[in-house]
Amino acid sequence: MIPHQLKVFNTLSRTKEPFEPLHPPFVGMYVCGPTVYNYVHLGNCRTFTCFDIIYRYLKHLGYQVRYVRNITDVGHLESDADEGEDKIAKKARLENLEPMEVVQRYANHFHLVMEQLNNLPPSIEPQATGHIVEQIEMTKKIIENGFAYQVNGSVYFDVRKYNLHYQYGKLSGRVIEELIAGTRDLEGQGEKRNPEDFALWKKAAPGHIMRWQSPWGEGFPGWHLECSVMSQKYLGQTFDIHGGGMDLKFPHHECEIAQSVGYCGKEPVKYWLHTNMLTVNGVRMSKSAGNGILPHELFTGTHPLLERPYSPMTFRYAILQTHYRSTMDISNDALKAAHKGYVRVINGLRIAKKMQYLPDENTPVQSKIVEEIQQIIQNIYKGMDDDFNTAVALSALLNLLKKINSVHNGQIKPAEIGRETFQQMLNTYITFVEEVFGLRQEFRPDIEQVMEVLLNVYRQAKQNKDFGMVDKLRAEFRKLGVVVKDMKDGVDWAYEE
RNA sequence: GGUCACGUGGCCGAGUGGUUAGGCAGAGGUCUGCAAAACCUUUUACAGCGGUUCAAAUCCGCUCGUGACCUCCA
Repeated sequence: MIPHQLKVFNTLSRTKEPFEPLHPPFVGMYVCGPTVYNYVHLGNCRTFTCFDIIYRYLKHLGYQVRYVRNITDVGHLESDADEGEDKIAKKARLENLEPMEVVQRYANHFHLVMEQLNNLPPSIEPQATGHIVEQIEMTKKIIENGFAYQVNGSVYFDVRKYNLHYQYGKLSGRVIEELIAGTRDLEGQGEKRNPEDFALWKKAAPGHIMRWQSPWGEGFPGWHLECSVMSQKYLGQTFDIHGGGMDLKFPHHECEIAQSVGYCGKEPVKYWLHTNMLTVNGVRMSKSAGNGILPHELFTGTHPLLERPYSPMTFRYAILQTHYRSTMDISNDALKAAHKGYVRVINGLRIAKKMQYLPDENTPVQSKIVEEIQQIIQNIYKGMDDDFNTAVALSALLNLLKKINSVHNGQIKPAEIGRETFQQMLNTYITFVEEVFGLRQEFRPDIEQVMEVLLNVYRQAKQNKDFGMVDKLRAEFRKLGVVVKDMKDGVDWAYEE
């Protein structure tokens, strides 16, 4: 394993901490996945893409990562009030579908989008409804431990009692007294002893379509509980990384901690990582705000705010240009710039993959250039090691691309940097573009062979100084989105930006 | 109201005590039959006002502005 001083920003401490896994070389990472009652929007996609890059980098460093990302398919209520309806059940009722039909439809869509964005599938993708038994068991234990109580077939977590022994609110920087003061509304609490309590298990009303048998009667598990159960089941009572959007810090993650600690007395997570929000014209993209842009609207350019389509990789590139803890704003200018940058990187990838080292006894090694390249490579790692700062790493990668292009067009001879640096330069570039950043070519790969044939015609025309034909060929290529480039010692081509 | 962020050049977006972020756009150059691409060079910055310091865009204070969370949301 390469020695690296990876640092991660831990929401718990609000500082960057050295990343030291509990059981190296193994790393356990849990990320809160989507509640599949609707299409995921771009804001959701950003978070999952950020964690995909984190997952990829950890693997690149040699860690054996078990990446668990759940699918929530029950328990997520429309509101925290007792009468709040389950989101899945509501959608099922509205569209006249089986709840599992709703789940399947949106889970399929989610997986399709993840694939389009080139996000790797997680190691385990557990669903809440597949872990009802475990959720009942955890609830029983929490009651036994005295941190939950049963009322009319429902079970609630007793936040005030928990807070006598532990600190509820430490993740989101909240003090329970303020929470209590802030929730002093005159509406009936219903069954809860206190408004800040939350449901572990809810009794199913007569018409409720999602219901399971439990020691407290027929009902369904509360939101929050599935993440505690499933993270513990697959990663252990304490694991390394828990991630999610920062909107989940409170109450979701706060409740998760309380449940896990209330269950076994152990802190569930060593490092909490939270991604920042995606905004549209400065306003957070959210389902409730109604400003959500769906992935296919971006990819096809059909959203009213978009001037043209932007591909999945363009969006991924834009994500890479922003640090995960900063807000990211969507705009046409930003996306257009990202598209150009992306094409540049991919054209570089093609070049890097076919570039060959040329030994030359008469050319001395230029140590200054070698040092520059070594420094750039270090900067890529320095960026990623600094809390996964992809913006810094990507800028360094573009500097590396300049060197690659310089070698490609003959301004630097391969022998001037030596075989070792030459290979290291190409390997680093290819590895980071494909494996770590997860950027891939979005064009048809078989075009490569076709281009070779066509370029022979072009070369011939040039040789014959038939410039009329040359210009005509260029124009034809351009129609197909390809530009021909006359190099000093040959002919090459690239995708038009 | 409470808590917490942020305000960087035409646009996006890093950095955070002294040394070029990067991309897009603009300008000049090299290369080229002409181009394109690539490469090289280059213009426009750190909201405002004070303070600390040899030195601040970077730390501190105030002012103005924007946003997030406190309710379901990645």
